[in-house]
Amino acid sequence: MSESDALSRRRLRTWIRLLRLTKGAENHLREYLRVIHGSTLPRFDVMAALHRHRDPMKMSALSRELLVSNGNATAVVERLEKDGLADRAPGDEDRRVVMVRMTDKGREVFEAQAKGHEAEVNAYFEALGPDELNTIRDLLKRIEGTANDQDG
Amino acid sequence: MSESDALSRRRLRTWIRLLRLTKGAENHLREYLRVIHGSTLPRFDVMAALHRHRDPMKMSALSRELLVSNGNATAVVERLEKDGLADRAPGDEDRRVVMVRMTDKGREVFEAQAKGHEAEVNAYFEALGPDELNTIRDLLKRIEGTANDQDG
DNA sequence: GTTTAAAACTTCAAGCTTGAAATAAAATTT
DNA sequence: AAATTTTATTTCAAGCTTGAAGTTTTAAAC
Repeated sequence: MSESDALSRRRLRTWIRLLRLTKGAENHLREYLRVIHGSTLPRFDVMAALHRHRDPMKMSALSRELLVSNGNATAVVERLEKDGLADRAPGDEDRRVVMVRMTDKGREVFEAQAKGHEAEVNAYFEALGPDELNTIRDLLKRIEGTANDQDG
Repeated sequence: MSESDALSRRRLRTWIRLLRLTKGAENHLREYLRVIHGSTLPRFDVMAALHRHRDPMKMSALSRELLVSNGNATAVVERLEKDGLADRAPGDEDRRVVMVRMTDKGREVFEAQAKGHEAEVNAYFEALGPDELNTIRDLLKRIEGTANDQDG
């Protein structure tokens, strides 16, 4: 077994552990949203993206930001719209595009959810102090730098 | 804004970035399984768990290991079974339990997929050398140590 | 200026996923 | 030993997700 085979194995094991951690955290946050707010993770993610952007954003920008398919973005936004939490309107110049934004009600609902959400994340990752956070930031940047070469 | 508020914010941002990274990697691996093997991530994950264990395992052990619901495990195994890649049998002593295992065909199919899968992971995380892998392992252990206290 | 190609979304079918309710077997109580 | 509770799994409805096919609008080529 060559040295790079051993390295490959370690990368695989690390990936599996990383996946487990994120899945565990997601389950934890899903539980929070369900029990306390009667909502779901995908709805929260979409609202968070809309909240970050303030201004109306294109459907395609939304799905790109969340790394989900266009069809998925359509489906989730459709449900939010039905609940009066978001709305869509055709673009002004280019009429192919659809601009989506949160409603006032949506913003209100989201802010209530986001507060507790941040608290849950904060508790879940309490082991990470400033130094660890710096370390992770650097690692993530380095991975992103090379990993995105694989795509497209 | 207190110091711990700033820390909370940083933890949240780190979580969001981590989530994006894992989602990106998952999308990459899903593409690989779909294009090269005509399969999916959940099927691969179930087969990987069965492969790790060698011996037949309880359905409940499977869903616990993958951090998915029992119903989900049932559904995915059912499809694998239909394709002749896995099979289920009632437990010997305790007849409530269902033991699941891979078939010979399943093992064969999985090993072909796993080889390329590891190569994709290896390429995706090429930025991580031995030192970085050690760092991540320590971080993950530390997070797991405290995070699991949150769960019920 | 028409035809062709490209881009932005939506629709759809199939599979994935959850959480609650149902089923069945084993363990515990009484 | 009968009744109750617990444990293991499946079933089910509703929502999530993808990728492919379809629609509509814009851009490019001719």
